Amino acid sequence: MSSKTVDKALQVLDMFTLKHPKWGLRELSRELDMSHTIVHRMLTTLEERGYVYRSVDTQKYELGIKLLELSNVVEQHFQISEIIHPIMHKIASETGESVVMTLLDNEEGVFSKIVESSQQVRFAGSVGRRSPLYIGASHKVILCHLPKDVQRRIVRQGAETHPDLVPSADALLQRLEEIDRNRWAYSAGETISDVAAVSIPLFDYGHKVLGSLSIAGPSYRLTEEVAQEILPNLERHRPELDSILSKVCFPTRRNFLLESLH
Amino acid sequence: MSSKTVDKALQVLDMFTLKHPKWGLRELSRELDMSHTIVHRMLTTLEERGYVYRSVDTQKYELGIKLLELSNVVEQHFQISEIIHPIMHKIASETGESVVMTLLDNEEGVFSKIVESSQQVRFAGSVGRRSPLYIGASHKVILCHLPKDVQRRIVRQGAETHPDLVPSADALLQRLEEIDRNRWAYSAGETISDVAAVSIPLFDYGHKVLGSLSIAGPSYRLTEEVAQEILPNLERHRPELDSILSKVCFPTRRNFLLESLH
DNA sequence: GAATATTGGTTCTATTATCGAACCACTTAG
DNA sequence: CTAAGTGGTTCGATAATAGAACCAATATTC
Repeated sequence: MSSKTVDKALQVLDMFTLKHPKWGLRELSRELDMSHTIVHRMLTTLEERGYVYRSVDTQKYELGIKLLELSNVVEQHFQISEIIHPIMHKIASETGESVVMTLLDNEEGVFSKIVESSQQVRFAGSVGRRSPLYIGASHKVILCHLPKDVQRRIVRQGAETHPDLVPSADALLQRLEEIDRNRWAYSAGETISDVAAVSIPLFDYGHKVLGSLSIAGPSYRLTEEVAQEILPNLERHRPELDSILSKVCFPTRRNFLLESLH
Repeated sequence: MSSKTVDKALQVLDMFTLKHPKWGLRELSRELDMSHTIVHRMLTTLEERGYVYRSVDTQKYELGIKLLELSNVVEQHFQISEIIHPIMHKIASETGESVVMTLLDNEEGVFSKIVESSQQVRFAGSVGRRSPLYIGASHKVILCHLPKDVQRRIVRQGAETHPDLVPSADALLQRLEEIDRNRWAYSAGETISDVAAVSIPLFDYGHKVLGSLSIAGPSYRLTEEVAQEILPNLERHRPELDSILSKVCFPTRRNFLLESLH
């Protein structure tokens, strides 16, 4: 059993996103459909521990410095700065494009690390960005390695909520099978317009998908032909990345996903 | 009034540090002096929302990916990657040493951003590291701009808890006055052995200290003479940094500190 | 290999912390 | 001046929490 009170506090915390990083008390309580009293209590508690603070000039609540601290513990554990970052950097300099690491979390993909290329025109997406698994190469390459039942459910959701991006559920399922066979994916202009990406999946001991590694750049430069040429730059580093991620994966939440089948 | 339940959950979260990033349930409950039932409830709640997960091989709890997401919101808001990072990068390439941004939080200094130099031997400290204000140039340069009462209290604490680092409270207070006059500080081997640093304070609209900016490198290379020479590289960028931080400072927690005086 | 002491996890009820309507004091808009 | 915002507070009915006692499973001990 989980704590309802704490869950509410986390709901509050979850409202602070890139798109909406500042909230007024009443505004937030309306959005969450909670009494402003309780939101106020949650915020003061979070504030006392540095997770949140109230800006004096805007009079609104924002995320606090404490989160930088905690995220660093995660990064360190992930060995991102020590091992993964250098690898991504190497690929970026070899190909001249940005490199993105995506991780599977719950039923979504999260951009967890981005190394930008040095070119003037480059992919400069934002870390922490989270989107459904049916959009973009980096996400589809993950989706196609999940159990068929989950695939179908997510694709169906996609067809319902984003008919513009997923015009046909069946076509997407076929595409996923194709990606599965190839072990890599290419897409252009799906997550962000004018941005294309090539992606390979990353595995846990060679079994389950943990995420993906992608090279991303402007569509006009990163055509499907170019993508195929630079694919080996990604593949080359897969063994290392797999073995690191195997040790520091986030299996539990993925298990939630898998368990949800029965 | 703040929520006791939520506060307990945050206490749990706060236990995951760089030094101790993995916890067993019982181990954690003992350390926190809480019933294991409640710690368990907190952890499951945190787990459901991705703040924490339980590793399958170690059977221990660790911080989850959600925190990367939230920290990115903070970083974005701070405009670290957009504005501050380039400035720090410039200083690093000008001086050939690492550059560190420290922020005042509660009564401690937190390394909030580090740009490493490209030299083989370089300062490569860890972001998120938190230490008392009486240790190191980056922290003392903050401390000396706090109200005299606070200074005295913190220095006294330092003399009690770390007599090795603060042999004489009076000597340190004098040193702080000196730093205050100079508007910069130099230290060697205090926070980390063999590492020296030059620091300047960063202000909120020219009034209150928000943090500091430092150049850090190996003591043998970054002597006090060298430090003085490269000081202008820091000073040059102060106006920009001050104006950015003024807009995105974390005043509330600092106010806690100031209010605690009366 | 039986005994012991861990581990993570669950159940149940007396107790306690939480919730939310109603309430400030203050600012802004009309 | 009124009306409708804002953030913040109070207090009693109520619902969620705490924690002892309980598993089942694994490690450790002898």
